[in-house]
Amino acid sequence: MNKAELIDAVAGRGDVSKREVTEIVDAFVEEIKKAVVRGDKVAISGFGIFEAQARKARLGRNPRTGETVKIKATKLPKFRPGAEFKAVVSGAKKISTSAPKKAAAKKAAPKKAAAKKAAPKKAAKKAPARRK
Amino acid sequence: MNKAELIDAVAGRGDVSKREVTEIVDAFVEEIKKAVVRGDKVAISGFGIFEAQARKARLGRNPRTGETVKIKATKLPKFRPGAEFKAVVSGAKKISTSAPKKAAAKKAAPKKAAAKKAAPKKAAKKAPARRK
DNA sequence: CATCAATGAGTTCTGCTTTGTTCACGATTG
DNA sequence: CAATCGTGAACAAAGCAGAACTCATTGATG
Repeated sequence: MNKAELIDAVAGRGDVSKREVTEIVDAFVEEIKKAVVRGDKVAISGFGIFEAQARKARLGRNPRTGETVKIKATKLPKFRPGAEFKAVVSGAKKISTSAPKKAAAKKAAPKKAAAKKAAPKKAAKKAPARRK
Repeated sequence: MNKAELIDAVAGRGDVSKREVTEIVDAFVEEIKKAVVRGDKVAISGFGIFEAQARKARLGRNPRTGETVKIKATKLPKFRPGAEFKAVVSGAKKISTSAPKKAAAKKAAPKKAAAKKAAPKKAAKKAPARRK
């Protein structure tokens, strides 16, 4: 899935134009990048945290010549996935879905969300014990 | 920077309501999560790639008792920052900006950013030490 | 603003993974 | 189509993950 497909999917969830989604997504990405460049963490709950991570200088080598080369200290972007994201990827939790209906179901969604909210918590607490 | 602040920043870039930005951002995040759960990679140029990463079972331990415990094989979300994102964070390249809108927002943003920047950093650094 | 939920931090420790170098070539994206 | 990105090679040091569980802090929502 690339950016264009992602934007298709996002636009398909609601009555929004692909152009507008593109602009907002681009702005979103830019703001994350700016914040991380500034040294800020960007925490998006249910998703994860973007932050800068320092890396020390060390020695590497040129794979072609075997020559030892110094790799300078630097800073890199890092993403730490949040618990929710981890849980759905690992299968410990099901991801909330129904993209097409979401717009229509929106009024009903809050109630469901509240119901699910209570349920997963219990499941989450019990699941670790069961895993043993 | 948290989600609300991010959404503020994104909405501040254009004439878009915070509500709409929230919806699109949430959809964006959900679509990424869904794709990763499906086993797809999500590549956003200029930003990076989200994908699932498998982890083998291994032995860990309970830090309290020292008891050896088996950690099951699992799958995790991973983000690989793209070259552009790496370059701006490392300082090898300056981040691109949109001057007109940014200039307008800049007067309001810097004060908040500066204040928060100073506070979170200090708190982050000092807090661990104090706890000890 | 108040409340509740989510997340972070802390503890030990070891095996495994990631990283980065250069550079040519193929793949992908806009 | 042009520009950018990903891949691969060898190799070693840096860095990470994660167990169980409690408490503190932060964030989201109504």
